[in-house]
Amino acid sequence: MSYPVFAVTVDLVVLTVREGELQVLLVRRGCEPFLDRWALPGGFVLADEDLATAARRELAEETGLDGPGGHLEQLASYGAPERDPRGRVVTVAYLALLPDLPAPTAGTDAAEAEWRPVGQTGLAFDHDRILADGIERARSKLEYTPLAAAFCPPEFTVAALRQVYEAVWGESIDPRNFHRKATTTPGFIDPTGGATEGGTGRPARLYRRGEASLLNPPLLRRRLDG
Amino acid sequence: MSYPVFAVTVDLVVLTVREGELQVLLVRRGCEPFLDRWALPGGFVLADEDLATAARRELAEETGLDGPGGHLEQLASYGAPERDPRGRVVTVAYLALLPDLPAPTAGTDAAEAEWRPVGQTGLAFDHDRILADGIERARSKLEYTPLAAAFCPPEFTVAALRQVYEAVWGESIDPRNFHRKATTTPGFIDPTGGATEGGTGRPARLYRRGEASLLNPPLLRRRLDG
DNA sequence: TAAATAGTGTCTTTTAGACAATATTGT
DNA sequence: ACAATATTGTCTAAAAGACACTATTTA
Repeated sequence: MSYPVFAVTVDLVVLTVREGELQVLLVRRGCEPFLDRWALPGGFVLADEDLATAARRELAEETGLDGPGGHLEQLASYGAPERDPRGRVVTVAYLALLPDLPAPTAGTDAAEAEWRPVGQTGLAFDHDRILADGIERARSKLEYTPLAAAFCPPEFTVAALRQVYEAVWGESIDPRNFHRKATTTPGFIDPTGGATEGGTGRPARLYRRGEASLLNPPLLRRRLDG
Repeated sequence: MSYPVFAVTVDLVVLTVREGELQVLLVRRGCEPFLDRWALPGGFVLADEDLATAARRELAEETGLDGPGGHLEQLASYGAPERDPRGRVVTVAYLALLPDLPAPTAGTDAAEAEWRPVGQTGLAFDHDRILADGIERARSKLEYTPLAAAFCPPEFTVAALRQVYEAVWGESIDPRNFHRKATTTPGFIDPTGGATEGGTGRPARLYRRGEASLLNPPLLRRRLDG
């Protein structure tokens, strides 16, 4: 049986919350096509490599980190015939949520790597679309899962968790109602016993991510319409 | 730049509600590998074809229908190195939700095609896993979207819609509370003005699918735990 | 008439959302 | 004491869930 030949890549939508806003990791391309244009980090899947393995490898190469505390999941695949001028390339996009890190390490393929606010467009290939899909996935997942904690360091305060929601959803949330919701939803966050110190105001208790995989009931964002 | 060579397929998780239960369309393989084993319908993506186009083409070939009333969305991609003995094959799985149809038309590649209850395992390749992922996606989507109507003919009763939920979730729902929820959630279903006739009991009003893409508030299934 | 299914109303409990009040720190 | 942030409590409105009751058909 004969069939068409493809190349397969993984591309990463790596999101974090920095300076109170949702930001994405972009690299400036160091080779053709789209030389010098901003793009999502990514690369070819190797000959003997699983898709998730390739995604983890690229994440480690581009960010210099693959430690715990973050989250990586498959997002979607994109395979329009003309999406890559080099030929038929299908890309499997992954979504990574990470705590705010010092600074991205430029990988071997990328001339530069930078965090940018997610509003940016004009990316290489069909990466504008992939980025938009990743942002929408992240926004939805915060409603139904405890994944907001993936944007936080291992121990965090309720206020820090709330600021993640505010940054990702782009809307403000009542701190008092959020506190009650976060602390009473089973499996969402667990107290460590510790507290912050040195800041202004009353010290805040520290929490770590709970074991639940689904928030029940969910934490719904306000919708403009159904 | 050199890179590994892949083949790309699409596989379909085609679900419907028949005889009060959730069923999936399976085909008996007519060629190697996994000759005579049950599998999800699917096939290779053609040289100049988009992924979604390939999925729609396979759906039409296998079911003999691509008319309106159903739903087709990308599910996930699977690319473990050993998943296909013929070599490196990445498959992009799609999920289709269809109303109960007369009977599947056997496609050219498949010796037989049959509806089967979704409990079935022992499928070819990694199709057990893909099927499980598709079922879970369908169950989740019924909570947050009006997609249950994709399992119904163009005009349907509230009771028929409720029976879809009961079949997909495998739990019974109070008909009176469901009626209120379905008819008062904006954009869920719209009355056609018609009604059933000929059955026993009071005739039921007919509805068609509403224009909303998201149910707000959602219709949550009962959870055993968070 | 009875049986069957469709649809409405009512009550209770849970949750969201607004927001007052209290608690605990640094200056 | 005052400013700042954390945390708890109170009230109201929306929604879910249990379930009595009414409506409209066929047999």
